[in-house]
Amino acid sequence: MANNIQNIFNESLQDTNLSDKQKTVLKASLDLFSTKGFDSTSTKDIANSAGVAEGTVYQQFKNKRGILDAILNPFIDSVLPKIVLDFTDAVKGNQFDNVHDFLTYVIKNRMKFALTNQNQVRIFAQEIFKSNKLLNQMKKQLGNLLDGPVAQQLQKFQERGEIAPIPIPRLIQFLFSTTVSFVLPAILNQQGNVTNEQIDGWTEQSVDFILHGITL
Amino acid sequence: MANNIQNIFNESLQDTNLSDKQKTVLKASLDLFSTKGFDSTSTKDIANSAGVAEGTVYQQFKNKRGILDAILNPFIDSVLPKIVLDFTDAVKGNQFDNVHDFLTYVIKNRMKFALTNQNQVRIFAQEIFKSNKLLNQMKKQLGNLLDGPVAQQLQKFQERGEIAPIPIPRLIQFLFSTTVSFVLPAILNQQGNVTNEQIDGWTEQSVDFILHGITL
Amino acid sequence: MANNIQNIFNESLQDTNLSDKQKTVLKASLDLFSTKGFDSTSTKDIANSAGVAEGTVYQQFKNKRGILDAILNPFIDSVLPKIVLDFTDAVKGNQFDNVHDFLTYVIKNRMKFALTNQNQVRIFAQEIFKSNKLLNQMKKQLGNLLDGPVAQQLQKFQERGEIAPIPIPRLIQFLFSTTVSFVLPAILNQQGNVTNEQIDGWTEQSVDFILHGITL
Amino acid sequence: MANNIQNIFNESLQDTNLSDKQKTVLKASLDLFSTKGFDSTSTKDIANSAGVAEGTVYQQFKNKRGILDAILNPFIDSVLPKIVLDFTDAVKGNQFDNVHDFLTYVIKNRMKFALTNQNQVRIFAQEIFKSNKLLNQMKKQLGNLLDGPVAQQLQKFQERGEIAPIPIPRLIQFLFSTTVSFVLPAILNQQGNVTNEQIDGWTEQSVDFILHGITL
DNA sequence: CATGAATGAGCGTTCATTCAT
DNA sequence: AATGAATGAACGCTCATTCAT
Repeated sequence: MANNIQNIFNESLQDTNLSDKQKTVLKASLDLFSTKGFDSTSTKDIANSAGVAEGTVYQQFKNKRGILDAILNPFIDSVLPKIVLDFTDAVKGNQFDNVHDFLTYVIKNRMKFALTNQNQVRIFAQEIFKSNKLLNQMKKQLGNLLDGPVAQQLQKFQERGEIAPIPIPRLIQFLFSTTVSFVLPAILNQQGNVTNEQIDGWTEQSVDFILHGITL
Repeated sequence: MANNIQNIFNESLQDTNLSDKQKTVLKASLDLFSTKGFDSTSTKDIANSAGVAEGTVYQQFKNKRGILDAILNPFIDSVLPKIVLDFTDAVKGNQFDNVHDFLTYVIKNRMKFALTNQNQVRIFAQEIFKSNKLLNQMKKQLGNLLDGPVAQQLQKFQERGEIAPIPIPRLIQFLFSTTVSFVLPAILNQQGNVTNEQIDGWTEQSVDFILHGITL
Repeated sequence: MANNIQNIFNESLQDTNLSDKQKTVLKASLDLFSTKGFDSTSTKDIANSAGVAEGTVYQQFKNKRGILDAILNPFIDSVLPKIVLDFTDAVKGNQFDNVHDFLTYVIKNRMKFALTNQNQVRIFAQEIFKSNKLLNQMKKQLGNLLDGPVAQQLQKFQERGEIAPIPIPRLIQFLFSTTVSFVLPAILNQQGNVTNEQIDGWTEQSVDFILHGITL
Repeated sequence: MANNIQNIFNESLQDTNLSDKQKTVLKASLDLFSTKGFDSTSTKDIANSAGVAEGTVYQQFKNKRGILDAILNPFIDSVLPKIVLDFTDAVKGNQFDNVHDFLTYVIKNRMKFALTNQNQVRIFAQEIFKSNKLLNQMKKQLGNLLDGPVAQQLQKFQERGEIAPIPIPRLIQFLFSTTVSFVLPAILNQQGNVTNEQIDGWTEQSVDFILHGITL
């Protein structure tokens, strides 16, 4: 499953009918946008980084914004939902009969996803402050999440009395924020190489905190 | 205290030798940068919003970047530390003899601060992805925080056995992320009017979660 | 009167709040558009010709099209109507009691106008093929002409039996085309220096032809 | 004869060694140049309209200008002269023994030609303002006209005393301008469908005016 | 101090043209 | 012969910055 996640963006790249040069353009843009920001990256920067002429950039992409969309739209429309929906199978095949194992699975999964897609996450984080459209798209996706298998599993645990009767959206908010608190520093520092051991440690600490808080 | 926070930026404004017109420039820039982003705001935008000539902007600020610095530097160098140091007095005058009250105080305090300074926070959040300097400055400030009164108070509770033996930086990370999880959506949505009642509710839920997690 | 015509465009220039540099830009554009055509003239060309920086061009004019409008709009909205309406006074002060004198006056007048404003006419002629808006504006102005003093005077002559009962629009069409047949070659050849003697000769030949045709 | 005129351009097309695709390119260019103008028509527009790849356009035509030349050169070098020279036969076979019939024939003939070739005329009219070469070519052709059968016929009428002793070039100027005054509005309005009845009416009015002017 | 016209480097984008397939 | 991806010069235009008033 972890491998699947890692490949979702690349798969979605292969789905498109972009030439090799165009994919280089997209890769270069991903790098530049994520470090310098969209506005501070010139199309000349992109062309130089990709090793193509500036005109080539516009062969496939309508305009500079189009490159950003080609990066963010799959992220929003395809990658995120895929992640969310993939749980269906995971949950079916993998009967989580205790909260601890379930949280461990979900959190580790998401950490890997975020760290694998660091650049997109950075770009997304920068753009969401400027674009109401992006913000609304994310709200919608989060809404879907609340109807999805994660929410259903959490509810099941609640009904069994294994989780406190906190509203599901709030539960997800806490899961999310705790996860992010480990991942975001790495993303901000652009630490490319986070080991599986680190992720395992972070996951354990997250699950402990989420389950029991900070009191003894 | 709440009032103090609200005024810290304004106070730090008064400390500078900026003319009234220059302050208008700064206020206008604050608004524009926070909504449109630094790059997408032109000096003409600023001049128009501030009701001054474009040249006037350059009377006090060396360049456009200088305006951003004039907004973010006090935030980093003065506002943030002031907040941190103010605790000394607060803690002295206000003996927190249980964890619950302490967390309630700290969290409510910070929520108000973040919401009062929404615009700076928005600008800060956007820029920190692009500027290593900013990132390092924040790391330094967070380092100071770890030597400050909040950390000391937490350690005291730990020594008394009222808090689990989680490393202090990690404790602060959890406090921070939980708080942010309530505040950030409001900031993203640019909800100007968050009531005290809402903040009280958010604080309560945060403290409950931080103390006991999600299990019964 | 002839002097008036000569000055109408310049007057309309003075009415605007254009700086000296901007007027230079307009003059340069007038030259370049009229010889090379609008599309083949670059804003760099204009800036170089005007001796200003390219940015200066955009200080007063929203875009390149705006310069063309600043040249053509007065021509359509102000210069042409002014010419048409000025007849009122001319006719009042100048009782034309025979067709010959009237035509001589009208045709000489228009020839001078067209030759004085050669560049605008050239630009206008090029653009009218591409712009339906321009075409419609001219139709409207020609419509106004048919309600104006020239048409009235012609009708008076018709009622007196001094002119054949040809429909007024057709009469004006013949006046116009005959006049143009003398003026257009000069404009195409960009003959700047057409003498008053030439114009007098052209006028006489035009009036002769219009009155009697080519038969003996 | 009318049919001949209609086909002259097509005939001249057949003379060339253009493939079917290339002819489509030329047709498409004719349409686009005449409506949007040469400069505002991109080679991509042409390729799309013609349903070929952009590279194909350059198979037969050296460059974009080459397409314009392929449209205008036959118009100047072959179509116009052919029209002029065809009179030889026409005049031979058709003895014009009065001015009225001759003018009627000549004018109707030219009106049809201009209306049939509206698009070329539009392109020609736009380009002649920009290209001295084109202007000189036309001057040369008009010079030939003055040595041609029309001029000879007119001179014959003059010698017989049926036409006033106006210089032949001037006579032709009047014929031309009167004809144009009917045809140009239709061309500007891009009225594709001018009926033979309309042309007959226009011709009659033209001839009347040319012969007798506007007096009774 | 404040102004705003002037600047020119640099932006995003277009497009005529080339050339390997 | 036909293609269309690739090119890069040149375009229209923006904008941070300067400076004479």
